[in-house]
Amino acid sequence: VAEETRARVERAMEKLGYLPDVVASNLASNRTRMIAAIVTSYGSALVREFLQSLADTVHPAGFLLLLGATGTSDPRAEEQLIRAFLARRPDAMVVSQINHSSDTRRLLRRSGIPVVEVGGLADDPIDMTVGFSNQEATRQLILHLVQRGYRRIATLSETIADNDRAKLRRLGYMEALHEAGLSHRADLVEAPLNIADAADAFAALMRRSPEIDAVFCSDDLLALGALAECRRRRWNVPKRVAIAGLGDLEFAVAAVPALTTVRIYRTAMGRRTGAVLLQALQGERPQQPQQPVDFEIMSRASARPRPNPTHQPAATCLPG
Amino acid sequence: VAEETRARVERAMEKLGYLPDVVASNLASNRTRMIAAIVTSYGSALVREFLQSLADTVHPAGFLLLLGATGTSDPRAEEQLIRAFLARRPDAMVVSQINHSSDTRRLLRRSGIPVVEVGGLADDPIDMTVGFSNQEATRQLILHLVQRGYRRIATLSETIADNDRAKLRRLGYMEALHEAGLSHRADLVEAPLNIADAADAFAALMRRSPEIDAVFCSDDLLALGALAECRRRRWNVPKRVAIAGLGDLEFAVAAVPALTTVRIYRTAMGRRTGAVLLQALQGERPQQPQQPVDFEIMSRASARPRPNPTHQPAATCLPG
DNA sequence: CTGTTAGCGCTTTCAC
DNA sequence: GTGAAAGCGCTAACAG
Repeated sequence: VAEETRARVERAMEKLGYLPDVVASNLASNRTRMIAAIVTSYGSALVREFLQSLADTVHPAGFLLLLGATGTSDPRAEEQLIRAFLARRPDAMVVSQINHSSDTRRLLRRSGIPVVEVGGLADDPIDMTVGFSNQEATRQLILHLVQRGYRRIATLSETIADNDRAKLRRLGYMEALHEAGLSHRADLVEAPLNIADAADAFAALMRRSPEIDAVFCSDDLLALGALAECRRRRWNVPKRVAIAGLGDLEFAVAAVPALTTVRIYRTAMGRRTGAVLLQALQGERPQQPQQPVDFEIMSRASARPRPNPTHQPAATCLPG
Repeated sequence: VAEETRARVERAMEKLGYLPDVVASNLASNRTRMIAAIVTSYGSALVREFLQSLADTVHPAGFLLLLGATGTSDPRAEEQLIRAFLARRPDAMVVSQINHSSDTRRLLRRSGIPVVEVGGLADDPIDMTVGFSNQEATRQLILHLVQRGYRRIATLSETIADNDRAKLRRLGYMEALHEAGLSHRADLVEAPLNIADAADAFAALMRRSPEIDAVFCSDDLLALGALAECRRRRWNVPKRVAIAGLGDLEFAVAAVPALTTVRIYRTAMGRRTGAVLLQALQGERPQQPQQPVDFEIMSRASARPRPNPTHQPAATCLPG
C-alpha cells in the first residue's frame, strides 16, 4: 500500500477511536490469545510472584490472562469453573491445584489445549506440570530440623481434607522422621490458613503435648500464627520450641525471630510455565512433561541449632 | 420441548463433551460477560481481598474476570494495556489507578461501558469510583499520632513520581500538621515498595534527623521495613520512635510491636464495585458516581501514647 | 501481491 | 409457540 494512504487510514482509525474487534477475530481465527489461569484463591502466595511473571512472559507474545479463583479446594467447584472457562475457548490453561476430579481431568484432556498444573510436581500430569515436590521439600526441611538437634517435631498443617498439597507435605514429614530413626508423632493439628486460627491451633497443640521441641508449619502464614502465640506467652523461640514454615513469604524474614522456611522460586515457576506454554502453542511438545523448579531451605533464627540435643531433654515451661 | 427429548439431548451433550462456544455467542450477542480489571501489580494488597470479593459478587451473575497488571505506574503502560483489553470488548472495566493519561480517560469514556476507578476516591471520575480518600485517611492517622503526643513526625513514602496515591497521602500529612499547628517537616524519604529498601530509607532518614519521634509510612510494607531496622538497631518502638503504616495488611497485627495503621475494608470495596457494576450493566446509573468505603484507625503498640509529650523533649539516642 | 468471498457458531428477528 | 434465515466483524483461502 502507498505510504500516504496507510498514514491516512491510521489517522482515521485514531480519530474514530477504532479498536479491532478481537471477539470477531477470535471466532474467525479459532484462537483467543487468552490463557486461563485457575488458582484456589486470589490471595494465595502463588498470585503475587507467579502470575506476575507468567503474565510478563506471555504478554509480549500477545496473550492475556483470564483469571479465576475457586475460593475453596472443593474439586466440584473447580470443575464448574473450568467448564465456564473452557467455554470461552482459551488457547491454554493453567491450574494451580493438583487434585482434580476425574471429570475435570477428562474435560481438560478433551479440550486439546496445552494445560499446565502448577505448584506441585504431579505424578501423572494431565498434560504438563511445573513446580516442586511438596513431599521432598518438606522432607528436607524436617531433616534440617533434625540436624539442628530437634527430636520431638510436630506438625501444624493447613486443613488436609481435599488438599493433596497438605497431604504430600504430611508424607514428607513422615518420611523424614522415618529416615532419621525418630518415632512418628501423632501430634498433628490442623488450622485454616490464617494467623488467628493458626495461633489457636498451635496453643492447643502445645497444651496437649508440652514436650514438643519443634513445630513444622505447612505454610508460612501458619508459622506466623505460631510465632504470635509464642510471643503472647513470652516463650523463647527456638529455646522453648523451634518454628519452621514453608513458602518463604516476604514477611518470613521480617518475622521475630526470622522464620526458618523453604523458599520457593515462584518467579521462576511463572517464567517456566509461560515458556512451556508458548512452546506448546507453537506446536512443539516439551521434552519433559514434568518441569521441576528449585526450592531452598532458608535457615534462620526460629530454628537455630539446639545445644546438646541428645543429652539434654526438652526444656519444660509452664504455659501462660 | 418434550421432557424426554430434552433429556436425550442433554445426555448427548454430556457424552460428546459439548461446551457452548462463548466466543461465537459473544460476537452474536455483542456481550462478553467479562469484566476487565487492571491493577498495578498482581501482588498489590488490592488483589488479595478486593479481587476475591469482586469475583464472588459478579460470578453468580455469569461474569468472569479478565485480569491485567501494568507492572509499573507508568500511565503509558496502562494506556497500552487498556487498549488491548478494550479490544476484547469487556462488558465493564475496573481500573485501580487514579492517575490516568488524558488519552486513557478518553479511551474509557468512548468505550461506553461502565468503568469504576477503585482504591482512591477520584475527584472527577471517568464514570464511577469506589474507594476511600487517601488524603483524609492519612490526615486522621497523623492527627491520631499528634493526639498520642508525637510532635516530630516524618514520612517514609513509596516512590512519589507518577503516583497520585502517594501524593494524596503526602497532602493529608501536610494538612494534619497544619491543623495541629505543627511546623511542616521537610523530612520526607522515598523508597520502592519492599521491606529491604524501606529499611535502608528509614535508616537514612533517622541518620539525617535523629530528633524525629514518629514516622508515618505511606504503606504497611514500608512500616515493616522500618520496624525491621529498629529491631536491628535494638531501638525501642515507640519509645525511641513511633511507627505507623497505612493499609492494614494481615501481617500488621503480627508485627513486633503490632503496627498502628489504617484498616481499609477491601472486601467491602470489592462487593461495592461488583454491585455498582452489575447495576450499571442493567442500565441503572447509580445515584452517586463516588462510592466511599470505610476506613478505620487501628491503634496498636507501635504508636502507644507518649508520656508527657509537651514538657519532655524527644529522647535522643546515638544511632547504631 | 491485492481483492473478493465464504464462513466461524452463535443470537436475534421475523415469518409461520 | 417453533423454525428459518440473516448477520455479528473478523480471518483465511483462493482467484485474479
